[in-house]
Amino acid sequence: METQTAKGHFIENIIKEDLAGNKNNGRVVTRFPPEPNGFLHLGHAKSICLNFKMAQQFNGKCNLRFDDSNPAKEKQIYIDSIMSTVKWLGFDYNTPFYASDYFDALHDFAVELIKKGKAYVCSLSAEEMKEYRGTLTEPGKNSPYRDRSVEENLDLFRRMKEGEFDEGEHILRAKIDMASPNINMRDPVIYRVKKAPHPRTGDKWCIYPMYDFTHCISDALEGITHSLCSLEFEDHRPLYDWILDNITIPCHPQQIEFARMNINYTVLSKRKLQRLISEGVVSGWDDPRLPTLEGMRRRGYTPSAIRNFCDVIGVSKKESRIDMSLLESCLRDDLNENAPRVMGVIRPLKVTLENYPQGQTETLAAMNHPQKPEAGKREVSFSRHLYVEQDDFMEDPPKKFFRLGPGREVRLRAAYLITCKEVIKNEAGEVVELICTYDPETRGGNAPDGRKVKGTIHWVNAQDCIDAQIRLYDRLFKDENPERDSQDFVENLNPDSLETLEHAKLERSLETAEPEAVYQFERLGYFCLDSKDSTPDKPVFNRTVTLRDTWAKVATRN
RNA sequence: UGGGGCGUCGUCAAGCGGUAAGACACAGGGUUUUGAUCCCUGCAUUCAGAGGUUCGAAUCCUCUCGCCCCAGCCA
Repeated sequence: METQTAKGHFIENIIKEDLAGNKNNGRVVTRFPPEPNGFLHLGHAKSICLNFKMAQQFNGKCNLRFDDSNPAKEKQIYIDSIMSTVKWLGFDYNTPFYASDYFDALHDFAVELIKKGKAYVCSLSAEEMKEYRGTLTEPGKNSPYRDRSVEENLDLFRRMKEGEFDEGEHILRAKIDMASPNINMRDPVIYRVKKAPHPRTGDKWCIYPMYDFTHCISDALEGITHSLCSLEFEDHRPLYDWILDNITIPCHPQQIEFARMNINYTVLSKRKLQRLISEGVVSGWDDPRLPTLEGMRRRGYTPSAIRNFCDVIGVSKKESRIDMSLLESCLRDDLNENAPRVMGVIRPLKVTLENYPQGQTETLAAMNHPQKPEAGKREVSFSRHLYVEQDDFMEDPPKKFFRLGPGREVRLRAAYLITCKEVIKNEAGEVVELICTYDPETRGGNAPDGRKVKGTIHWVNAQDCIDAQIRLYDRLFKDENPERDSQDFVENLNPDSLETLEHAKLERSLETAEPEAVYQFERLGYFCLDSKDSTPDKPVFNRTVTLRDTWAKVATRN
């Protein structure tokens, strides 16, 4: 369940203060402004949750707005994916907004700046621009075109719009201060010629506004009150404010910056994720090992777990590297509460109950959730031939191992106590079958004589089960910081991030499993049907996350 | 000695002059027909460092150190 953060983070506090001072007539309007040039990942989820939750908490609203001012990079498929992902995460927006819907207004504001002598058409080449810009420690120089007349600027800008010039020939710049210590204020470009069709406006435009010009005006046009963005835009805030202060617009949103998140053992940047995909390290944008929201969805992550995680990590201005274990903990919290329990054996070992009547089958009742009797019971079938987990048998077990071993008795979950009588091996010396006896007096799992068994293991009826492929996922990188020592992060990949097991044996009830429905395979972890590769003939289950395993910890310690 | 930002437990993170919340992780213990869940217990004499102000400082002042971001006609 979603935990409430008792205390507010700094953005929440700013909003509260604004509300207390009646700053925006009590309105709170935020926005999530992705550029549709890729798929959403966990980093975006933090922003989505922050923006939508601030709106929810203060009875305001949050717009989904596509920041689509660069047609060279943007595509409709990304727009569609982003919309569906935001909905899946659990947030409602009525109709999406698009910066491209403001292209006319943006153009008019640019003309206003020109008329006020606050913008000019510059005809320096890209290289010359770079030279004139100066460096971090040296001021820039004024462009020789800086003092063109308003008339000439208007004419040139009009001709840019009409397609008279090629890309790069002329650009429109704000006239601010070439000597500013803040490079963003050194006469930034606000419009450029780009002869590319736009996914939404088609061929209507051949000039497109730059981010700094587009974003603040889009915010103002939508009546955004709090424009939340990440830290790297801190240096852009003076420009954000300058533009709104120099055009005629009645609204001036407040930009507030927060730190983006990092998580260990993975990467969270479009560029790096893109590389993993293009180099074939993973199968695509929705590979279950990726921290993309589509990948996590396919893996079995629930929207609620992700929302809770975003809540728990907080919001601050400190750069962070969050433990993957925190994410997994949020996931397990949700899954433990909500996933029905079933039994599946992923590395089967045959068991024959020598004293169980040949040909007999019986049906046992198993709890769907031990902590929730109201979740009911299901039927599982039992016979003389079973499968148990290879890991649950040791020929020469240490004292603390309380599973199966020669002569040992264990409980089969929701069934009977069995005792291992004989171990059958193949020529290679591998254990291939266990001959056991069962105690007919222990149906359900308790011995009438009160004797205790330490171990309970899961099992499946060999004569009534389904065959499935299991995909075990592990962290994508070996090192908690994939880029440690500035080495190429791809060299740090975990070669065992995916282990595929064929012919796992699952209880029959899983036949009706639906993609995205997560089950707890008792004692193993949480699994869900793969939404892409599964077929009725050959079900494929993804391991969402393991159960916490203190035994594994003890075992590796010794 | 360009500008901007950040430094509180292994990791996040509260704290806003009155004497270090919480979560994850970790370590013990209890319950348990999942070695799961659940429940207890422990885990920063100290807040990047050094000075100073104050009866009192993580919180105020000064200096120092460290880390991140910025020189796209990307967002």
